[in-house]
Amino acid sequence: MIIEDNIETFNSLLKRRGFIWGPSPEIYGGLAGFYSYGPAGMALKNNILTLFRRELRAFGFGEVECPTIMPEIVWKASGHLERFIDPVLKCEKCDTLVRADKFLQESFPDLMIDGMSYEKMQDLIHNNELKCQKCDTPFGKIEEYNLMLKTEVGAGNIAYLRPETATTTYLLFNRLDQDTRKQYPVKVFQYGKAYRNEISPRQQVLRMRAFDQFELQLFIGKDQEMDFEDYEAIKKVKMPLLDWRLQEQHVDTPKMISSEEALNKKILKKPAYAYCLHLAFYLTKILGYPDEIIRFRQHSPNERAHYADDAWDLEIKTTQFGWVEICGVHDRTDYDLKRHGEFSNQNFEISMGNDPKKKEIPQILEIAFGPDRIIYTLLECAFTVEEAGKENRIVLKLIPELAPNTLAIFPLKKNNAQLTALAKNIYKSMIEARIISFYDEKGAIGKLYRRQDELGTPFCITVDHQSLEDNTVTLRDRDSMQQIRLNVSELSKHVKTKII
RNA sequence: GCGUUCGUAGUGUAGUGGUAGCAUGUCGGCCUUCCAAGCCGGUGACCCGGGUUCGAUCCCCGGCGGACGCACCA
Repeated sequence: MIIEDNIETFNSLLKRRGFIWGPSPEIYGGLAGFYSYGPAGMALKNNILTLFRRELRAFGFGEVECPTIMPEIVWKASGHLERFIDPVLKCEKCDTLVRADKFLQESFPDLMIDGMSYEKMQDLIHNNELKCQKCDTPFGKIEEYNLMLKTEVGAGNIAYLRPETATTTYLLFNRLDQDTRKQYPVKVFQYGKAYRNEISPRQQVLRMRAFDQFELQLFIGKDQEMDFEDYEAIKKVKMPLLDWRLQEQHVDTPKMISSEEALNKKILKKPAYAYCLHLAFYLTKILGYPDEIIRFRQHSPNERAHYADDAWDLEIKTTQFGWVEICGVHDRTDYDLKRHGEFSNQNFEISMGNDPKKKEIPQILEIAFGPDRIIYTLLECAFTVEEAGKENRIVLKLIPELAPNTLAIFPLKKNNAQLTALAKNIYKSMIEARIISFYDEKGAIGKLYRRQDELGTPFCITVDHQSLEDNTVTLRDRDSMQQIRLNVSELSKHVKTKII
């Protein structure tokens, strides 16, 4: 069979093998920006989450979970209500939609549009008779496009679905401060859904309207940011950094430099922030991405979010969509707690060092992963079509820990009751050893192997006639297709050493 | 959101104003001592709504969805 090594083959694999389905609900034609994960996709996602949770526990992070719906005041305080509502101009004739502020900035490069009130923008448009670029119809009124999904709770209380998990984590600060016994930095993360009403979602799960976030937060003192204990151990580690000044010179390949060097050259400002970049890099690397397709890209000052003092995106190079952000590292300063302190009348000014009189609002450093984007990019870079004998085969070269199945067990032939019985017994014992295993006998042995290759199963066991005599089986490696003979008693130990 | 274009079994496709063919998958059976073998049998589709028509999967209108371009992407 000829299998083409192209993106269409990959996209159909996602559907055929149960990784990603959608837009959901498919039987009703779908709603743009919403996707479902099938069993394989969900298994992969859970394996990623398990790996992350295990690592973060080791790094001293606690996990929290907050409601996905929060009252209006939260989003007033966070700034999202103001900044997530875009002023737009809709042409009455051709329905073209443009961002009012961006459109004005282009029309009047010398004026400071950012921060201008809608009324002033409106006047500017009216007085200068600005027109739609497509059909030359004069623009009318500025309308609001809200990127947050609005809802009502109880009898008419306005609330919004969270556009990020981070803000909901910050609302727990005083609880966390007590809970962690004021040991700074307070390290915490939250995994969960966030919602954004994208104008036109595209690129599959990369820009969904309901998506996952996995966000780490450090609540940290100003002094500690500059003198950060854990920084020492990682300061020599090189990372692929592409700062915004390089980008201005149209450079798009990162430089491998260490945190120490980046701080010396003023590319980075704070050791604690450098540590966050390192942590993001570490968590990305353990998922098995090859080095060449990872880079950190710094936001230029006008690209940054409203809360950020510094921001770097960790990006993965994809075939289908170019560089894709899977993680953003943000220096949110004291912006969030300052605002929530003001709006809630809480006092978040606390002593974070040895001097009880010196009080400050904690700084926040954030590492925000998008698990959906991890899943997509990981699958794309694991996807391989390679020669196998006369034909070729599709292999998902996921690291063993992440594969939906760790082990598959087959009888060499299914019309031999002894072979199938032994294979089923081995399957049972593997399940009992809690190795994620899969039994299959439907098809010739070659087909059984290929099915598992498409799912990324790292190991396949085949029970043959020799097995009936000496209790050994063949263990086949996914990538090399090489087989070794092992005694059944050694199986679980052997497999477990490979998946750690 | 606008423009162009497309929408047929699970997947990939052919085709038609008289309800559809191929490949592959999948299921059952036979066969098979290691990499998508073979044989037999089964399964399964025209995105949704309206219109024109005796009759629409095909033509027209609207919607939904995908791709590409523009805009948007804190």
